[in-house]
Order: sequence, then structure tokens, then C-alpha cells
Amino acid sequence: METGRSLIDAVRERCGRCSGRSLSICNVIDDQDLPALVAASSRVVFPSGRCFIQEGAPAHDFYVLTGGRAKLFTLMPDGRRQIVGFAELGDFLGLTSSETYAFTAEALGDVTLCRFPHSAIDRLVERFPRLRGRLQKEASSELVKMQSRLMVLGRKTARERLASFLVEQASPCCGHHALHDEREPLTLPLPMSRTDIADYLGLTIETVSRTFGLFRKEGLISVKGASSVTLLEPGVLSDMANGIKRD
Amino acid sequence: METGRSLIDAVRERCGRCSGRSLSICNVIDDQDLPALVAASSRVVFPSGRCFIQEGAPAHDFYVLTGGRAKLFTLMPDGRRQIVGFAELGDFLGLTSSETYAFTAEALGDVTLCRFPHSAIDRLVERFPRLRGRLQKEASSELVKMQSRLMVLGRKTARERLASFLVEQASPCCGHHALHDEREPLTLPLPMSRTDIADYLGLTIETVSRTFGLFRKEGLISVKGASSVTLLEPGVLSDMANGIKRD
DNA sequence: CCCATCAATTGATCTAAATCAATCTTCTAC
DNA sequence: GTAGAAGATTGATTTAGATCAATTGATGGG
Repeated sequence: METGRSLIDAVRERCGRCSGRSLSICNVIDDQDLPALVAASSRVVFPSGRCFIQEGAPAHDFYVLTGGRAKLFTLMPDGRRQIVGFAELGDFLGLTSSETYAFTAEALGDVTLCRFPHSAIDRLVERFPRLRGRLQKEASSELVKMQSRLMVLGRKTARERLASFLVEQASPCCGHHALHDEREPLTLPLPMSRTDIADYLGLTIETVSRTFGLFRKEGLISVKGASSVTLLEPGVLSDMANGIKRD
Repeated sequence: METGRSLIDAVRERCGRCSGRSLSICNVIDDQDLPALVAASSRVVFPSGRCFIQEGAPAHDFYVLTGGRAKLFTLMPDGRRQIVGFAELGDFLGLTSSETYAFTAEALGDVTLCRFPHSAIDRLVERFPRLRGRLQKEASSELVKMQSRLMVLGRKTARERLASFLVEQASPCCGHHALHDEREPLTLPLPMSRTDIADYLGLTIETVSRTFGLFRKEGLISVKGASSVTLLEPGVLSDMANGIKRD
């Protein structure tokens, strides 16, 4: 919460050059109203591996992710883990129907976020009614993604799951902008570990590794050092992800 | 869309005695404003087996379920099916971020719904701003349910999945009202087929049937004619659903 | 630069659940 | 009531992916 001169600087510094501005819920706020946004929020930075939202903890704040990426997961008492999503630029975290967070969020590499206390959001919504609609749209869009994840976990094979994951990673944030070109190679950074991918896809680390190996042998991808993949046949992978057989 | 005298009758007939009134989004509308609700919507009834929302079709309407139950599912091109949820009294269907429905909805037994064209909802939201918040809460709560379904499909065993399903069916609609009593038997109607349960839990019909058989042998449930179960040990089932071992 | 540590790969074996295959119920229509 | 059809159960066998077990390859501190 900044005031006076420093607030104007903060606006210029924070929202003005924020790479999440056009993607996040902030895109329903006009430039001249940005000071209200800055006043309502504070910027926070977390180092790799830090859990900044704890499943079950009282939910006091919303977050907009403005840099880096995060993994969102839930745990069972015996340690089984399900990653429910990866958050990226512009994603909105902390929507929950109850008084507590439904998942833990952990920084994948360093992460920067804008934190909005619930009370501040309420005030913002009152002042900018469009924000409420934007929040609902965000929730609905997440809901649609969840439905396709259920299909991945409930009905797809290991190959189809990994293909779904790669194709999903290839469509940057805002979604269903189809793959640029059927045959155009596409290189992706993979900031998450094989264990994370396994816990996202409901597989074991060994199966993920083996399936990467198969895709490599089949000329569908090439791998550089475990944290970067190139999709050599995006069209084939996309069809595989959707359960469509070619010939 | 009724008018004049018939509208008042319709209000008394429709919302006044609607069993979904207190559960659905309609509970943010005061009694004296009900006519606006009735005017904005139409009541529709579908027979068992009818698909009243089609995955991929243009999304023109929202629905509030006011009687019966429905299954919501998505299909893969080869016919694999994932049920993404069962809708019951008061549930709100048709929230989507895109211009098309994300799932198919099919009546499980006869179903009655209130249908709201998108345009009508927009007008209602303008007139009753609280409605927007209610819609968002609905979406958020569905999101939380989805996260626990991901854990079911991604990480739980067949026994844990079926236990999760039974416990979920036992907590009527509004959720986490814990099971009445650890040891109090609880009888549930199961309007869905074994195939539906299998497609909801990411299992085959045979595995569902076998697991029912095991639970029966272990004295955890008793089954009356495939469409009714009694939970004899709700506490044990609940622990099993959450992956907690007893003794 | 090299060792220690942790992540990823690869191989051998096992198993939970799928698939294949009969029955056995339940319900409906006549 | 009875025949037919659909759904559910139960059994035998197979298999995709898990588990167990080394090895190999990265990464970072001294």
C-alpha cells in the first residue's frame, strides 16, 4: 500500500510495465485507474521451491502471477500428490468457495505475484463492476480446463497423457490458439521436473521418462537436458492427445 | 416468458414452491423480485435419457436444475467417455468461457430445469448485482470439487475411488456437511448405472461391480437392486476415500 | 576441477485393473 | 406369467503401467 508521490512511481513501475497486464484480470481496468489497483495490492517475490499458498490455510489473499511459474497441488495423508495445475503469466490464484485454500502453490523457479487481500478485492469490485464479470470468466475458463484434465486422468493412455501435456504447454496461456503449424517444430521450456509431470498426469516418473524416450525414438520430439523439448511433429502429437489415430 | 395475470400465477407456481429455490442461484433474489426471474426464464422438462446440452453446440442458455438429476460428460472420438459430474437440485449448468458448451448433459430419469437465455441473465445481473457474485461463487465451488476429482482419477485406487463416490453421494448437494454419524447406516438412491459410475471414476464396469461386491462382503455396504445402497460403515468408507488406513 | 547429491533414464519383475467371456438378474413388453 | 433385452455379476486371462533396482547424467559447492 503506497501513497502520494511513491504511488505514482509504483504505478509506473508495477502495472505500467507489467507483463501480465494484458492477460490477467487487470485488463478490465483502464490506465487512469491503475493507481487504485496498485494501492489495493502489493508485489511479492518468492524463491524457487517456496510454498506461498498452503492447502487448508485460511484464504486471506488473491494472487495474480506476474512472473515465473508455479505448480498447484493437493496431497493425501500418505504423501500421494496430485498437481491440479501449473500457473503462468496472468493467472489468478486463490479463488475458493470456502474460507481456506484448496491447494498448495509452490514456486517453480523464482516467482513474482501481485497480492490482493480479499477486502481489497471487494472494494475494487465495487468500484469497477466489470471486474466481477472478469473474475467469473476466469473461473469458468478454469472449469473448462479442469473438465479436459478429468478426461486425461480418467480415460487416456500414458502416451495420450504426455501428448496432451506437451500440446497444452505449447499453447501459451490464453489457450486454444491452435498449434502454429502442423509440421513446424516448436521448442518449449519445461520448468517442472519429471516428478511434477508424473504427478500432473497421474503416472509414475518412470513411465513419464519411458514415454519421453519412445516419443524421441519415434521422431516426435527432441529433448535438450530434461528442461527443454522440441515438438517435431506437433500435428501428430495433437492428434494423439485427442485420441485420433493416423493411418 | 409469461405476462400479466398469468405471470403472477406462474411465479406462485414456479419459484414459490420450487424446491431448488433455496439452493440455487435464485436464493439471492428477494421474494418480491421473483417475477423478474420468472419472466427471464422458462421451465423445461426432459425425459430420461434425453441430452439437453450438447458438447460443442453453441451455448445460448444457462440452466438451473429444479428436479431429478443429470449426468455431464465428454466423449473422445473413439467413444471413450468421462463423466465430469452429476448435477442435482439447485445446480447451475452451462457456465462456459467459450461460445460452446464444454460437455453433454443427459437426463438421469426425468428432469426439470429453468432455462435462462444468456441475454436474460445479462439483464438480471444488471438489475441484481448480487447475482454476479453468486455465479462466481458457484463457479469457484465447482472448481474446488473438480480439484478433488483430479485426485480421485489421478492417484486413488479402485477401492478409494468407489468409497469417494459413495461418500460424495452421501453428502447431499451443498457439500461438506460431514457424514451424520460415523456408524449410522445411511441409505442412498443411485439413479446412475454401473457404467455411469465407471465412467465417472475412470474404471471399467467390471471393476466397479467387483468392488461393490468386496464392500458388501466386508460389511461396509448393503445393496438393494443395483439402484440403492446402504452405507453400513460411513466412517470407514470416508477414511478409505481419503486414503486413511484404520489399525 | 572434482566429488557429492539429486534427477533422469533404463531394465527386470510384479500387479491392479482391463479385457475377454459366460452367466445371472432385473425390468419391460406382450 | 413369460420371453426378450439390457444391465449387473462373476470368473479366467492379459496387459499397461507400477514397483523395484541399478546406472547414468546433470548440477552445484568446495
